[in-house]
Amino acid sequence: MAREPAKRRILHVDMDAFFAAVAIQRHPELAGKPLVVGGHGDPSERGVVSTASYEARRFGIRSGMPLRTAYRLCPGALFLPVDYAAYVPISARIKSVLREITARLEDAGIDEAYLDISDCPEPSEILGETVKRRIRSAVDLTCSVGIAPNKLLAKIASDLEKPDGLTILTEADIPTRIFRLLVRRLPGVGPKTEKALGNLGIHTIGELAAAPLGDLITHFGPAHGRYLHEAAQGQDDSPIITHWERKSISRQITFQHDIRDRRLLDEVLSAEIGGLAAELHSEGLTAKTVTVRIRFSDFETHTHEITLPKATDEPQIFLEAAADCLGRFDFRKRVRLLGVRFGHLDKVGGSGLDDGTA
DNA sequence: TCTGGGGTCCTATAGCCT
DNA sequence: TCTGAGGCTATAGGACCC
Repeated sequence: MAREPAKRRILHVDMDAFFAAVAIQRHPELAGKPLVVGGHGDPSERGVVSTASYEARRFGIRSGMPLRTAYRLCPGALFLPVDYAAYVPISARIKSVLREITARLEDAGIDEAYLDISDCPEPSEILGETVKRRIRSAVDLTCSVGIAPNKLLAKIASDLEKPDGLTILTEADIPTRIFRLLVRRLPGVGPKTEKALGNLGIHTIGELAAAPLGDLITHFGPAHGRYLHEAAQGQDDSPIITHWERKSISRQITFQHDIRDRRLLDEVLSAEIGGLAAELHSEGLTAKTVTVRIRFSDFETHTHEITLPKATDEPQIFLEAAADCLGRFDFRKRVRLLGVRFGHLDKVGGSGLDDGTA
């Protein structure tokens, strides 16, 4: 029998309650207390939970939950603001430790990464322990690691034994360890898809794996239907993306109180554009589309977009386009959120031939 | 009392062109 | 000239992720 090619092995690292762990590092007296990091750190303001410490999770507090709700669940919890300036250097240090293990690394956000360890000679257990030990020694934080034949399973694996876990999954583990999990544990299944699947009587990944592909395509469309079908069987051949370019930049503000004042909207829009244009300029980029997004008091959200005649980094041109977009909304309801996005980014002096202008 | 901010990708639809 | 099938692009909305 011919020698088989080395089996693909993917390692997923996920830091444990990262934002809360960083806060505890800076203020050790907070250790062991229920801690909620989110918004401006004031639970009487609008904002959601970014990270809750494991002590806070015992009260039912979860990421994405409104701060006010978290406060109701645990009024004694400590509420802290999100502090990206504190996380970024620690995240960078962690990524550089991981790059010493392999350059085949995909940055998957501030607190996680995928590594393609197919070519590493060490057994998975040893590699997993090495990653955990080196991260702990570099930044004194714990993480959870999953190792599996693909990104999908590696991510599910890292989540199975949090915190400070190391989980190795093989194809043989799929029926025994994956099928009994709820569909929500699959990346790409959010609240909407979970509910739609529930309406079809599908609650576990095993039930999803047994569902006919045709039915899933009927209900979720060709792309998502096929994805669900394959993901439920643990199949995923998505590659490790070691480099990518930003496709858009945006800013949005949720007002503390819904507003009706058009002048205030104009002012906020102008400030957002100014900030975005400066960011665009500092990165040597131009944009060709401007999108304005409004969320009304009833949470209904609408967007209007303008494609500019040519890509630019001129604030005045963005401002005129955005004002044009803003004028298209129906302002009978009060406004909760105002956002702007610049899209179809290109390098200054770029081809100018992006999509379809040729 | 709900429901952030900064992103990506997918889908539906309308209009235009061949 | 009319009609329809497809392809392509722009636009709007939606779901999801960290």
